[in-house]
Amino acid sequence: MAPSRVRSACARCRRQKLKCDDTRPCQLCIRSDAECTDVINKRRRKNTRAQSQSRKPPENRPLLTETAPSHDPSPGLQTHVGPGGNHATDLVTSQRERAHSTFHHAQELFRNHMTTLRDSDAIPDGAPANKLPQVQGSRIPIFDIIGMQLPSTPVTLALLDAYLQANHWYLSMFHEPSFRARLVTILRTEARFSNHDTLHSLDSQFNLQQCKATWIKAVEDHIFWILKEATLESIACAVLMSIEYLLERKTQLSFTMSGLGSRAAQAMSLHDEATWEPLDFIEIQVRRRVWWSIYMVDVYIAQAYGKPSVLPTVQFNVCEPKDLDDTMATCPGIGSYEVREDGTFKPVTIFSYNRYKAQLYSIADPTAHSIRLPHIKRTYARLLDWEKTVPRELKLGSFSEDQSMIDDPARRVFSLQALTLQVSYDYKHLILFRPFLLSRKYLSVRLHDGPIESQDRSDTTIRDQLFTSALRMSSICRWQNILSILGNTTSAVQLCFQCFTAGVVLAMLALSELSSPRLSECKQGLARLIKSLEVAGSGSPLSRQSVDILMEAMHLISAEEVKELVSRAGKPAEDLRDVVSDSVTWSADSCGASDAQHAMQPDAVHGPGIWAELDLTPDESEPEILNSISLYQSLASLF
DNA sequence: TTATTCGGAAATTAAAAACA
DNA sequence: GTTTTTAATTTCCGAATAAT
Repeated sequence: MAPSRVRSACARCRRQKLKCDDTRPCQLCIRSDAECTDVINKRRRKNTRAQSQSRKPPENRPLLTETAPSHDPSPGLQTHVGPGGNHATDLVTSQRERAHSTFHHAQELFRNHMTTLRDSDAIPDGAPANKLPQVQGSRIPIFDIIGMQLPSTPVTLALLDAYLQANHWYLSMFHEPSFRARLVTILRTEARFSNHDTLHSLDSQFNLQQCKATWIKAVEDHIFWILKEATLESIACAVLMSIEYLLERKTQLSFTMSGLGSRAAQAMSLHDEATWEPLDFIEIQVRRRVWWSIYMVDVYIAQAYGKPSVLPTVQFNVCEPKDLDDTMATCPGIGSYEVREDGTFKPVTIFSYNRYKAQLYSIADPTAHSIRLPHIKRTYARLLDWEKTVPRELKLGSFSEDQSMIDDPARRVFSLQALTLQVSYDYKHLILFRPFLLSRKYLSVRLHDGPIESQDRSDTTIRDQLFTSALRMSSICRWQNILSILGNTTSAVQLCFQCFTAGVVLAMLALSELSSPRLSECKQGLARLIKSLEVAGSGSPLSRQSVDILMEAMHLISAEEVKELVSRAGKPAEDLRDVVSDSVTWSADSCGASDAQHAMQPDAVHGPGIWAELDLTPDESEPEILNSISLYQSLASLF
């Protein structure tokens, strides 16, 4: 008898080698007023046998099989018992292709000599200086840290709820229960420092707009403090600020801020799980969540700007986040299963969206700043494959269009996710083929190599796909109910920009085939996109400006159409679907007229010589196509 | 007086080996 | 397939040490 041991000691008890208990928070943590967090016991599996059988090195793909066993680098005094066998393989596998810093080598140097490296914070990649906030007992008032007071407890909690509702389904960067627990602790201790009079006055006249400005100011004032030590919080902060700046028309800042976040993530080796020290299960999942958030933000913003992104240029090794207790909800009425990266089948939960989105992002990896046509075709094929894996819960078609208010909260989240996922998917197509938008010749390239008979859509051209994707994006207009809910969430910025992109693509396609029967579809699609932007944008500057530009584009199309009709009126009727073979492309035409600076890039890319060669050399010798045209540049050539 | 640190014994458990 | 063995990994005792 005497079952005196607990299944799992909490983090603190474990660290201090104390007797824990099964309650959470445990008695000892309660006594010392400490945070009581759980720890996952990952008993390491040993792979002694397969010494020569080194696992195949992972490709660029981040989707790996299992969590790599971590050999903890930081404490540096792990005793390596056992006859060297497995340790050697471990090192080989984990060291593979990674570039190492000088400091890392220094660590390896001392690794087997039981020496702890101290004071290395001045060395790049060195261990950060002793963390000051670790000091127990001495609590610092919130005001001293962030230069402002938190709103009263009910207001703060209400704000948290609002945030969770609006953003957590879309941008998941923490674990709700632990976050809430920490917040409550802070709020409780904070109550000691703030007098109740101010609390009451704050509560009654709480001004959201004013507070928002104050908060942003507070973050900006402390941004260096926040970034000084790279933590998950600093990355999350960078992500949120990046999005906020996008909303506030500070797009440059947004771009820079996401870069800061990306760098912070790299600084703490968030991109390689193998380097993480042993962490509890929740912490690991949260790290993965944050990693994928910053990764996706980085990729997205880079694509939107047409600039190289910070993160995907390095290989990374982070598994997809698993479900935690805050994301177990499933979609009522549908019960699909999701194939996880370890091959198991699990029910689709509200977190599945993030995994699918992560996969989508890593498919359309813009690692290659310059892309070759075969690569694009391969990426395209993978996109199509990905689409087939999407479960019904995340397909927009599963949700009715006129359901005035989506009753069930989980169902509501799924509908939002389905819509944004579909739009993101179609947007990926647009991004993928964006470099070809300005070339008539390339728009007619077929997307499927090989035998025609086997594939049903085998003669789809780039133009067709662009057209289809953009039109499908415009169809979201039918789900007005979902759109209007989306308008109040973080995803609105992204959605608006994606719609805008679709609009620009449609406009350019329309202008390039004024006499085609598709023209009217293009115009209708544009109209739907404008409508969607109005609904989902809820008056944000981004949506307003997008709407204006797209409106103008429609006028332009109409004007060009009229000109075209007039010019054709006198001539004998000819085949409407004329083959494009002029030496001077449409884009070069209009670029010549517009600003020289903007014209420079497309000209360099679409020089007639290069393009002529392209068709004939579909192999490795094919010239590279620069993928750095931002939407704005495409736009400049439109007018 | 109370809290923290830590060597190391004992307990636990996953994987490997032995057995049926 | 089940049981036993092995070895890695965890809990936490208890003595030393530090903080209050």
